[in-house]
Amino acid sequence: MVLLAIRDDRLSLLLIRRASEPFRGCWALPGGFVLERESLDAAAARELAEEAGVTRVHLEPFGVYGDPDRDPRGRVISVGYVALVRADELVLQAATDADAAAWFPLDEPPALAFDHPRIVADARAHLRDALDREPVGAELLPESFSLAALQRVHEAVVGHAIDKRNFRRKVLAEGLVEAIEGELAGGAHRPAQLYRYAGRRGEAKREVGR
Amino acid sequence: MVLLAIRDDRLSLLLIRRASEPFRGCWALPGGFVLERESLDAAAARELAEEAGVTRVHLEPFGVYGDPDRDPRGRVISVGYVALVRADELVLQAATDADAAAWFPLDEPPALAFDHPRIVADARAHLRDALDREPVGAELLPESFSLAALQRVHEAVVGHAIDKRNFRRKVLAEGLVEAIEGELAGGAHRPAQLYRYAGRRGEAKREVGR
DNA sequence: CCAAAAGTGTTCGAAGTACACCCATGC
DNA sequence: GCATGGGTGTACTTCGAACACTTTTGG
Repeated sequence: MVLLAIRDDRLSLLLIRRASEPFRGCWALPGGFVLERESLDAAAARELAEEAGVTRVHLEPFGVYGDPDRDPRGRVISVGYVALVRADELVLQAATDADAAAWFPLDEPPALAFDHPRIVADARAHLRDALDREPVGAELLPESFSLAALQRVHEAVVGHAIDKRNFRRKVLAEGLVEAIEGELAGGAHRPAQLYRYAGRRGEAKREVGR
Repeated sequence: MVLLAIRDDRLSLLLIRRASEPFRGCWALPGGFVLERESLDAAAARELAEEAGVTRVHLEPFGVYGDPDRDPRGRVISVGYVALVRADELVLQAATDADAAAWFPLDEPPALAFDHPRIVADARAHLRDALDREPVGAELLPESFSLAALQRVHEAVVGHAIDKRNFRRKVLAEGLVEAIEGELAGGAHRPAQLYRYAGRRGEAKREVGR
């Protein structure tokens, strides 16, 4: 599970410090096993609820990892999921030792156990592809947010700076986002207009083929 | 395994007629089980060699299917692979009963067993996305081919007609394809210039799982 | 008044889309 | 000579990229 949330304005990744061999002391992705009568999506949702105490999340599978030697303990086939959660809905559970779990910026992850570096890279690539198909920001930001915050999310996903004017024009033209009453006074500077995701995005969408 | 090849100028799909319950008599995708010490890619390649007698193929995973009720006999988790093979390299093996396997046009598949309709749809969507990232045609067509043949492949994948002039300009501008000596005299009409795929361009290639 | 972030338009090139006619061949 | 598919160019639109200054606030 590649569990992402915005922390301190950065897109960050939850990692678990391994308490036992192999890779003892290394950081690793959270995860777990699928139960006997459980779909993969349900397993991912259950794990997520256990680890992070969240239920309303965007969960999407992006790859399968089945090399027979990827886990020295034996054969494990993993399905990678990206989970986008709102920081304000996040409650790390008691089950997860406080000092055994930590957030890292997605762009600067620490050394990871197993084939997890590759899994993180794949997750990011998947997210990049999904960025202009799905309201990624809606899953990560609170109900109302400034366009600057949304832009930071997009920049973290694509990995480079985006021109402010181009970005604003684009998201507003898409109609995914709309201004709402209220401003966000954040500090020693001009307060920002607040926005929210507009109702269903089916409006401006045209169907192609069948 | 969604095994595709060009048959009679159409992009076609290999299906197996089920000999036993459940879904006896229905058409289904070919496939098999992963061995104990085998990667998923290796399993797919092995199955493909057994079913179709081909080894040089483009094989790519595109999805995982793990609903606990997808197979009434018990829990089966499947990884979907698209395989693109050249018709001239294809040899259906003795292992595959001649009348138990058949090709169907990808656009008009018959009723399928299990959740296979969805898998086929996903494979097609995946292929559509991959179309301008990867030399899909190179895997399906013989060494040399006419641009019209390549265009038919693309049209089958995207599901609608493409303007001839725009298509030719685009593939030639990309430099993926180059004219070679020779023409293809095909019938009661002007013979077509032959082309082949040019040496790899520095295209960023991305895989979905391993 | 200064620092810090918010907000705002125009121009350019690239890429895609629409569209109609002549060409070479076998019969 | 005619039917069949092969081959070619131009205009328009759309999208993304580059680019700099003014505004509002807190300190």
